[in-house]
Amino acid sequence: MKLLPERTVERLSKYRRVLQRELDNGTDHIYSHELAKLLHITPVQVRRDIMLIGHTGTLRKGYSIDNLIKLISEIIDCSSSVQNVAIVGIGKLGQALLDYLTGSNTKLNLSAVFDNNPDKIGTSYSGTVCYSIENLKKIVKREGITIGILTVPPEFAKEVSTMMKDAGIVGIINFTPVSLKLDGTFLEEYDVITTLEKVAYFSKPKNAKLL
Amino acid sequence: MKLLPERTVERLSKYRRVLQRELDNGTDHIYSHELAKLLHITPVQVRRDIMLIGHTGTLRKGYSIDNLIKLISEIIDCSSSVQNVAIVGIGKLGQALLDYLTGSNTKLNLSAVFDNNPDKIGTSYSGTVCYSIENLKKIVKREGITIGILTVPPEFAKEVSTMMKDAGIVGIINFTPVSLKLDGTFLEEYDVITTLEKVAYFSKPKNAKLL
DNA sequence: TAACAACTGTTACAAAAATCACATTAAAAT
DNA sequence: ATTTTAATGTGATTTTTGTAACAGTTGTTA
Repeated sequence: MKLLPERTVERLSKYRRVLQRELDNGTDHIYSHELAKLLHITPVQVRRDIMLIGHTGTLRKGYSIDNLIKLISEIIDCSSSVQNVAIVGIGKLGQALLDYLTGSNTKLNLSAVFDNNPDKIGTSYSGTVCYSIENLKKIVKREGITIGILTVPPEFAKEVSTMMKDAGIVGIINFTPVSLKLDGTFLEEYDVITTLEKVAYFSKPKNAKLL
Repeated sequence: MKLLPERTVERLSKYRRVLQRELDNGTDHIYSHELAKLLHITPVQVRRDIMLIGHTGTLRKGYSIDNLIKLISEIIDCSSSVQNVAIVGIGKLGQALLDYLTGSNTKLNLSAVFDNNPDKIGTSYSGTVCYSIENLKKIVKREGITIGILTVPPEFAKEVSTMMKDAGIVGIINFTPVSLKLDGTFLEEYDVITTLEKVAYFSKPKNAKLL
């Protein structure tokens, strides 16, 4: 299949989540406008996304929830090969994200946690043992980890991200405020302060972007 | 001034941060290509953003760092009125974000923290006292809080976000996986699992969006 | 002082994302 | 059976975002 737009992939993740809830409630079909309402978007956008992944609904009956979930899962999880995730830097943020991850029913598998604090190494976090960053390459290779969550202090961000790439990680979410660039790696930056300042700007009366 | 594009505002926040660092290092002017390099973007984009905020550099000398920081601050912080922030739900994620916030030199002022856990109410978190959610409206009005960070468990997301709006909060960052919609409020959603699944999708070999 | 190099500012263009408009069709109502 | 209604699927359009190209200007060098 052709590469999907980023925003579509994001929405697919959300579709799947709410669809699973509907399925658990015993619903078996859903209309585009119903799905749209659950996510506060437009029905057209839902239909277009579904069109893009090649699914087709039934006129006057809507989309089969079961089929849709299966298809989205094939696309995101790639069913064949599980993707293993590591959290690098298990401070407060790392631990908070860990909880989100283990609490959700995503198919991504948290395989390891890394830190350089001797007190943490060897400790178990929500059932996942913490390794020394020194062993990053070894463990990443052994566990077949491909995705990394980077939550180290900013001064280590660059160095550690390079280590992650060299170890074979191909997708990184960077939660440090340090801007990174790694060729051959899909990098997603998330900067809390920037987001907050953006919200501050757009919620000021004169910039009324208040939808 | 005309409303700025969202992406530009995001970049302004990042410009300011790295510019402050340069200033602290004793640099007083910077070229677009230097600033671009620090954030791994293109020089054109930097010049374009700076043009949009009405600043103008000096040919062959670049931009005055000091002036640029001042201008960006006027735009984002609106210097006149400080914007007060509250964190609603002080679990692990809330506490992690609190650290980011108090550790950064943003002009946004963290004024209060809320939770419904009796053990937490009255406790001080990084110098900010935790109030009961029952008193949200009262405290928000008293402290003049306009921005809220929502980090409650998903089952409370909708109810609490409505309370926040009713209390007078006009900008919310929603860290719960529950999609929200509040008229008259600028709402920014951040969904860790969705981001992670997006990274998983784009870092798969066949979807090689590896820049 | 003439030619060149380096950097800004901006217009024109391209790409990505969202929305509109409407053809199509299946079920329900008359 | 015919009309109406309610839904999907998609080409066309608009909006947002990013990039390219280059004119203009200032300092440097020959």
